[in-house]
Order: sequence, then C-alpha cells, then structure tokens
Amino acid sequence: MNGKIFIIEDEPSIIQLVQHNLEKNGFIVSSSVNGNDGLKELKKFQPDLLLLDWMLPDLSGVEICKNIRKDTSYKNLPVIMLTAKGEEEDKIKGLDSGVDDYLTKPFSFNELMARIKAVLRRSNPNTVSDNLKFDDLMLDRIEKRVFRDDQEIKLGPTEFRLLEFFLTNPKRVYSRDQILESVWPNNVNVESRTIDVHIRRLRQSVNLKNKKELIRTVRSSGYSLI
Amino acid sequence: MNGKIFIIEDEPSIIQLVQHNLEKNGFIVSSSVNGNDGLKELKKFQPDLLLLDWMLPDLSGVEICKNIRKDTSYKNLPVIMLTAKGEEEDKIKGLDSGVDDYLTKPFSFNELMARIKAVLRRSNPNTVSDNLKFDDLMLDRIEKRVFRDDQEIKLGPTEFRLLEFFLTNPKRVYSRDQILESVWPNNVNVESRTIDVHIRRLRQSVNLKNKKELIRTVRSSGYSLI
DNA sequence: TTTAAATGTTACAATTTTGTTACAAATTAA
DNA sequence: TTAATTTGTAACAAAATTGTAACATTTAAA
Repeated sequence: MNGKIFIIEDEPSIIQLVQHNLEKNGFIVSSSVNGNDGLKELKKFQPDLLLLDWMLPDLSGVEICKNIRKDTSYKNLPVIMLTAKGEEEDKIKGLDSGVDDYLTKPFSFNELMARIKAVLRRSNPNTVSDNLKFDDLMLDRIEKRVFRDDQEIKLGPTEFRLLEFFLTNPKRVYSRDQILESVWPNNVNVESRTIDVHIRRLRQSVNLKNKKELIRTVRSSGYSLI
Repeated sequence: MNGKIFIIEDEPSIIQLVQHNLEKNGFIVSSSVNGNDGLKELKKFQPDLLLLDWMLPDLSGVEICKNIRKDTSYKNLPVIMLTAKGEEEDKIKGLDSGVDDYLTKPFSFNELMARIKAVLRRSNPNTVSDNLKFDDLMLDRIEKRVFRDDQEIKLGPTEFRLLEFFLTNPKRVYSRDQILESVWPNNVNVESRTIDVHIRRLRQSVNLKNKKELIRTVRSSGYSLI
C-alpha cells in the first residue's frame, strides 16, 4: 500500500496523528496548515489523495475544493473532507462541491484508513501503489522495470511507456490516436501504423513462452490488455 | 436527474419514504424486502444504483454485496449501504466489502439524496452508462465486449456497432434507412439489402442455443430488439 | 391457391485491417 | 570516435471483414 497523500488541516494534533499513522502504512505524506499555502504545495507534491479540513484560517474547505476542480490537472484528485460540524447542511454542501467522501471529527484512524482505501480503490485502482500490476505482470515505475511473475522483462523506452499506458487502464480498448497522444511526446508526427510495429515489439518481449497473450487486438478499434 | 435505483430493505416504512421521495425526484425505483428475492429482481431491473440494508431477514448486506461483485455485469454497480448500527467495525466491513458509501439510520432524505448524487457522479460522470444492457445482454463500450449472461460473444466491427445502436433504444423499431445513417460512416453508399445480411450475421453471433431470439423483424418497417 | 413483395441464407471476390520483416536514420552508450 | 540500441517507415504477407449477387423461403394480398 503506497501513494501520496496531502493534508490541509490547521489542528497540529490531528496532522501529527494522521501523518504519523499514514506513513507507518506506507504512504508518503505532506501537509499545510492553511488553504493558500496548501494550494501551492499541492501542485509541487502531486498527491494521489487530499485530506481537507472543513474549517481553515483563511479559505474554507469547500472553496479549496472548488478551486481544485477548476484545475485540469487536479479535477480528478480524490478529496476526503474532515469536518468538526455534525450538521446535515454542511455535509450536503461538502458532497455537492465535488468531495468524494467526508469524515466527522473525532474519528478513529481505522475509520479514516477504511475511507482512504475505499476512495483510492474507486478513483485509481492501480495507482494505489507505484507498481502497476495486472495479472502476472508487474511494472515498477520507480525502478523502471517490468516483471512477469518473477522473471524480469527488458523493454525499450517506447515499449515501457506503451505498457505503462495500457496498465493505467487495463482491459480498456484504446484507439491508435489515443495511444499516440498519450505515449508519444507532443507534436511528434508518426504514422498510425508505427504503433502496430511497437505493439508487435511489446508483444514479443512480454509474451514469454507458456504464458497467455497479454495484448488484445480489437479490429478497427485499437488495442487493450487482456 | 434520472436513473434507476433498486432498494433491498425489510422495513416497509423506510421503503415507502425513500421510494416515494426518489420517484418524486425523477428516479425509477423498485425494491425487495429480502436478499434472495432482491438478487433476482436486480437482474431484471438493471438499476444504476443499489440501496442495500445491512440487516436483512436472510442474507446480510455484505453477503449480497460480495455476490454482486462476482457477477460480470454488476461488478461496477454503485452500492450505498444502510445500517442501523453505529459501530465503527461495521462501517469498515461495509466499505471493504466493496460498498461505495454507507448511511446510518435514522437519516434524512436530503442526506440520502446528497449521497446518491455523489456516488452517481463518481460512478457515472456523464449519467451515461458505459455499459448498455438489455435482458441478459451486456455491451461494454470501454472494453468493446459483449456478453450474454456471462458468456462472451465475439462480434465483428459492424456487428458491434449495429448492436450498440439497437441497444441505445431497445424495442424501438428502426428502418433500414435509419440504421444506415446511424451505423454506417457518412457518405457511404451501401444497398439497403446489405443490412439484412448484417442482421443475419449479428443474429448468428448473438443467438446462443437455449436462448430466445433477440432481434425482431418487423415486416416492411425494419428491425428491433425484443 | 396463386402471385408478388419482403426477408433469409449462402457463397465469394474485393477490400480493409493487421502482422511481420527488413532496413536506414537517429539516438545513445561505450 | 565507434558500436550498439532504438526508432519510424515501407513493403509484403496473412487474416478478417465487407458488400453484393443469386437463390430460397416466408408472408401478405389478391
């Protein structure tokens, strides 16, 4: 279990409790004690999930949340709102402002953990860790290595990016255009057939003997993992 | 705001309250008072969201939930669990069993409504499902796959588009001209009889043995699902 | 019943799509 | 620098899909 979690919360006791326990559970954690700093830090830190206090010295949690949703790169960032208020009105506002879940203080760490897991599982089943896994395949983004079962597979740079791309949404069928946009650097022009050749190369590397085919061709649509 | 919501709950007063209010809000609602009936009804009703009681006469909510997650066509069905217990233990169990959210009784309808909205927004951002379902047929637009019950059906590109088209309005009868316009690329000229041949091919693929005919011929008008 | 129209079925050639290989250019490592 | 690796594309092979014609069967009307 790993991933990056950012906390915006002004009560030091809560930060301490949560940060310490999250780190013990393998998360990388960073935090801010107010909204404006938080928004800046957020972009540097690039978290996979945000714990957001409802009441902050400067901005309210809802304002921060709306702010985040406007930003293209963060509009899908999962947010769990922490609130001291139990009033129903507030809960509703929180949910409608695009929050994924909320938690009323005081809460136990176990409860928080369960929510985090649930939200991460929903938003991003694979990036719960930096290792992308699918079937017997494992791709380590940090070390840039790929294994099938325990056998390492050597991939060229493009093959690696291609596989990484497929692994963020295994089973989903991507058109050649989508693949081009996501896997090749911007404003590079390559023919769509080029992808077929790279798919072939990836297949050759990844399809060890005695293993089933991993890449599906969907005629007239594209490719996907399977 | 529309969509189909199914309720499995044994307290009539809650069913009545919730069902009535949800219908007032534009949802189509159906319900069962126990788990086993619920699981059967569910498949007929094909809801976009399930409200599930924690304590039921026969199966527990968690058991039902696990049951649902096993079924290919329902593994992504959003579930909100209703529980009378306030114990944290239960909450965690609920979340880990694949529930998307939970709500502790007694709750106000407004609060339920907010949760439903939040869950639907997450699971189904465009309020357009990516899975088209009709009877025992399921078409997954993302993975480009078609199942009848749990058996996969392999279709060619045109067969797939044809079925996809019919599924957007099952039961509706489409003329050959309408089918041509919607399923074939623009400014392509094919004979109207060509459709008959593709219908035949689709029939052959889709009509597994022991299954009833799915495509109806309406003489002098066109075709429809049935 | 007979007839005409509509639809079902089959076969097949043409076309489209994808797989595979080879190779030169470009990039990177030694 | 040289050597090795990576990359994009062209060219051809293989496979799947497609449209149509031709004939069969069903349906509805006369």
